[in-house]
Amino acid sequence: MVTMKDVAQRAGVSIATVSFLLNDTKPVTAATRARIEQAMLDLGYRRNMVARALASRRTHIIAMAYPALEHRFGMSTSEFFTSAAEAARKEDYHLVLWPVGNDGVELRELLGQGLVDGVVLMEVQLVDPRVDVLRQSGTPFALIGRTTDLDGLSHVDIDFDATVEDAVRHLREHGHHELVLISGDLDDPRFHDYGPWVRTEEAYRRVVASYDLPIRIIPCSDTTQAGKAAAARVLTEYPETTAILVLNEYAALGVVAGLKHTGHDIPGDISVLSLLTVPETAAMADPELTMMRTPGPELGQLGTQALLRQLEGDDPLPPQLVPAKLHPGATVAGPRAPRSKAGAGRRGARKARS
Amino acid sequence: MVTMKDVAQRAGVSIATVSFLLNDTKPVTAATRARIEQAMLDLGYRRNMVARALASRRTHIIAMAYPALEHRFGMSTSEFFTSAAEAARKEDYHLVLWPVGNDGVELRELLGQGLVDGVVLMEVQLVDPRVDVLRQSGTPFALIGRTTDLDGLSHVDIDFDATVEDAVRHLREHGHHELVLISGDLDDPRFHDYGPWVRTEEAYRRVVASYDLPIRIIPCSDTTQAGKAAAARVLTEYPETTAILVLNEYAALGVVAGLKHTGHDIPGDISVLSLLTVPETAAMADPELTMMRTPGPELGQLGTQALLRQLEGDDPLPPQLVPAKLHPGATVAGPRAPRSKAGAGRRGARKARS
DNA sequence: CTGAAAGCGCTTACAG
DNA sequence: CTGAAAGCGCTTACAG
Repeated sequence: MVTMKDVAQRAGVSIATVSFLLNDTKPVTAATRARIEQAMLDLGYRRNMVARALASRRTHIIAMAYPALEHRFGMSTSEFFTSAAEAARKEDYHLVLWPVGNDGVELRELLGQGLVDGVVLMEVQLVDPRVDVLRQSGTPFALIGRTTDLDGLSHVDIDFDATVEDAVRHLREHGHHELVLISGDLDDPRFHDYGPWVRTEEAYRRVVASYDLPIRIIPCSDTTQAGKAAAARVLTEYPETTAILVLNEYAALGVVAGLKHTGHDIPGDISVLSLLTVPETAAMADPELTMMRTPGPELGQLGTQALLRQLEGDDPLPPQLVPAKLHPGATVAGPRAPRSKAGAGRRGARKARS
Repeated sequence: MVTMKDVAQRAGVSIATVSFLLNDTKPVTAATRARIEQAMLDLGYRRNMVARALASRRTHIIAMAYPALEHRFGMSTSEFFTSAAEAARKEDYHLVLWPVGNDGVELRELLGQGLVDGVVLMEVQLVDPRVDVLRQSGTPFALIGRTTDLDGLSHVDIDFDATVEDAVRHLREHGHHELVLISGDLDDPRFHDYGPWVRTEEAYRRVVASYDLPIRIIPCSDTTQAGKAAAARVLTEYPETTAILVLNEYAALGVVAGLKHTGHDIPGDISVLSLLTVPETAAMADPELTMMRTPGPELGQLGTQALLRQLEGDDPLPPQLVPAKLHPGATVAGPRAPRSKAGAGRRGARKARS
């Protein structure tokens, strides 16, 4: 292995000077620089990360911590991982993957090893013991997602309000005012207190109320089969519906399939707009789903950047809320027979949850 | 930070003894052990990985290298990542993610940093410059996938032969002998020389020939839309078909949708068997796909284990070929009107590729 | 602008 | 079974 000592020797300088040049921490004359650079080239020198880490107390490694047990991962998990890894590489950091339990025990264990400069925490819960562990440890960290209690924590998340607003506006612009949300099933223990579902449903209530439309929500779990069943419920409970928003992408596929199966034309009879969806899933529907595209890559990248800003002592990145953006597909069109807004309003929020 | 020195001091021993105990590299008397363990507990000592790495020349970090640019990732990418990360953690290793170009330049760069003890290489190409880089570097590595030239390289891969054999046998047992394979599109530059596609198609030719059945193959790219189109081709070119095997899972969804769209009952009129598929995708079809489940988790885990065996000096893991296992869904049944094998044979391989 | 030297927190011959 | 000491390959005050 070629060491800094070898380079220094060949260039006729001290290893300190080589280090200063490499880190750009002290000025070096052009002549010295040239000699050192030539020596590095000749010898094929590569700076040893481990030694650097030990001496500088900065490893240039960050961790992506994610829930080990829960397997609710949608298709965008690999987007998080890869976009975070690429963002890290760009700043000359490495990303390690840490599967950790939600109780924070493993996380504390891993932090103790002193391997990482900071942590990006995925799938943050509304109340999250891992956040407390991170706080106590003094390790810099950034969240993808949000706890309820968020004072000054560096975080990025989906902008659920803007996403739902844009989605509803899109349907309104097409002339719809008989809307239903096929939401998540918050009674499912796996998703109890699941931030994205809670926040999306809250946003929907707010937005729809602001339009003076009735709040109609059908809970539904995250499967295609459940989506089919939910579509059937919409048809019987709210037959006047002209447009359906679907929270979960797998459910959305089921909604489309179910409606088609019962002889409904999409978007001729009913429009479907899938919230929090990735293109791969949207392309599986027929017709292709109109969707709000989950900003997975952006979140992975921004979460990493937020952490790296802290580590590099740059201006901190303010909390970023990224809306899912509308990607037009072929499941939204104008309603066949528009109804008056007044007529819709009267039907009220009967059967809506809570 | 609590160091080994602190522990040694409190226990009244030298740091060497603490180290021997921790690494179990030399015997320590029960009394000494007890004192040291108590001291570690009292102080909350955690061994520093970085210092250990520098002194021992073993970082206990391995890398998962994957193609940075190509975005052919199916849903099982995160399965690779997470299963590999978990397998690594179990042996007290960390997994870093390395997005690297196919030319091996970035990989060489990263290896030079001396951060990792070994590399698991994903999405191995039939001819792969990254493998040469790894060979030259002297870093231990394991492949997920296979190069053409494989002398003694540690690798794991899907057992395409067994997978296709099982798939065809399953259809035969249901009484089918009018089969078509909707294969990959090897003319697509993204998939040119893509091992899984090449090997699956080869296996299919072999297996079907062994049954004395005609070789009927329709190329198709990896989208639902392409699957629909391919299904239409099957119907016009091989109207006698009673069962279709589909290489790509997204295409399989399109095949099902396309057949249903043209009024065919699945599996009543035609059976569909999806090769190399994950449950999430299978569940999106209606009826749910009968599939050969991609052994993503097994591959990630075995690839990591193969590498760790090398690193730990254990008996090397022999090359592992893991078949995709049959997961019955609802898209395979017996043919409505079985034809004689003789009748099928005569129609031959007209229009089949190459 | 450059260098000598201490030190990061461990492991590992070597000696006893 | 235990210890004193060198060394892993860097960074970083401190001095000049």
